[in-house]
Amino acid sequence: MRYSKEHKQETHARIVKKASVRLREKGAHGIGVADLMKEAGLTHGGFYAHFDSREALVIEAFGYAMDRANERWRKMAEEIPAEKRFSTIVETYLTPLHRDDPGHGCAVPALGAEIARESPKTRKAFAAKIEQMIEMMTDQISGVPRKAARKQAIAALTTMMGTLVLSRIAGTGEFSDEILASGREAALGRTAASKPVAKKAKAKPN
Amino acid sequence: MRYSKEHKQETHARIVKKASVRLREKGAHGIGVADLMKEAGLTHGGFYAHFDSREALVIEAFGYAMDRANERWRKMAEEIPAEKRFSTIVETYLTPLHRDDPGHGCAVPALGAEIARESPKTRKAFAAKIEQMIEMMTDQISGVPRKAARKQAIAALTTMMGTLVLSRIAGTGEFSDEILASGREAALGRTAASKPVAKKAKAKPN
DNA sequence: TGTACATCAGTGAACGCGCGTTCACTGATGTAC
DNA sequence: TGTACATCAGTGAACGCGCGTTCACTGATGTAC
Repeated sequence: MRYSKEHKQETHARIVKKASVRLREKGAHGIGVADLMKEAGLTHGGFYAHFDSREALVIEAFGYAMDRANERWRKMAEEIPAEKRFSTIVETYLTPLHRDDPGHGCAVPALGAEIARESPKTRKAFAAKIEQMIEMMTDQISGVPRKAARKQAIAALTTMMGTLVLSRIAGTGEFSDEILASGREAALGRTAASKPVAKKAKAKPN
Repeated sequence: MRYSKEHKQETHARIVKKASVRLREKGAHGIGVADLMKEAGLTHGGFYAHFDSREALVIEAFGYAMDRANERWRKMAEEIPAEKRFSTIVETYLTPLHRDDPGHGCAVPALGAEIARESPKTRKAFAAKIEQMIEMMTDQISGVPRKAARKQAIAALTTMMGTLVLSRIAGTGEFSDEILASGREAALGRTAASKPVAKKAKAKPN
């Protein structure tokens, strides 16, 4: 065989990409190395030419999903006015479409709880991506000091992913839609209707 | 052997109780039948005299954890004035203590995402317990129409469990504490400072 | 009251299976001459 | 330019291991007589 120089990287990237979908769908332990390789059109034996271990792939696949998500939100934000960015992200996130397609959705509600139990190495890799996502979200909040915006970004993200998890447990019916709607209102309520976050966190610029 | 009539029920309850701790700690697939039985001081062979399958135990253990939590919150609520109930629950929930001890904490952040991927039977059993928890939480919100209280209860619960998941990914340091604090403020902000929830959901009694 | 038998919660060996990982091998292509 | 060799991404059999589940058995105690 011996392919061109870029071939291995391309294959590697393809494995990561396909794995990131299936892992979000099935969970961090829900699908095996052999099936993951089959997704990429390969056999399991070649796996260790690309990754040190299954865990290494999980880390890469999660990082890939998070990077793509951050990119996507940033690009989407560029194309809309500043004051609508935050609410657009929240509204796009908390839809039945996202709820019903975990494989192509946010990796945090899909894998977060499992990841928190993984090795420190894996957990820290996740934490770093979460931090990036918080920064991205903070950048989309206009009209408040950065410190307050960051608080609001964190609160919005926790509400968003928590809402998605609960709504997925509830399935796809009325109850699930109700959860989605409540989460949407809560995450948005902090900007649109009632400007600042809460109690004594309102003034204090910086 | 042949123990007294209640003996089997007691053993059964002990397995469920111990399992509910370990499953929350290690995840729905993170610990095996043999280890779970060892926790209860038994050998694995006797497992199927108590449960149809491993999955059946997972359902029972989760239900047990949720029932205990609901009981505990209700009892705690009884002993404090109505207007402080909601905030006390939120503040007790979003502590480093709870974050650092998943085994004795809320089962939703620990097992929710995994459960959403389980069989419909398991998922529905979970959904029913979630509904109960929402009702319990709704009962602790005073001064707003029930419909608005329910919305707020759902929003608070999603924020609470989402915050716990994120803070656990972040570990136990500053970043993690920051997430906890942001979640606390957000979940409380909807009552204390800015009374109603948001937009057009304020009036409309019932 | 005393004895023989039935019960059944719990034991521990064994089962089949799928998993992550290893390894000897393949064969198309780049490189050295 | 043509030929021999080296490379190494990918193959597929095999490994050891742990898992959920099954099953023949045990033995203390309840029950029938």
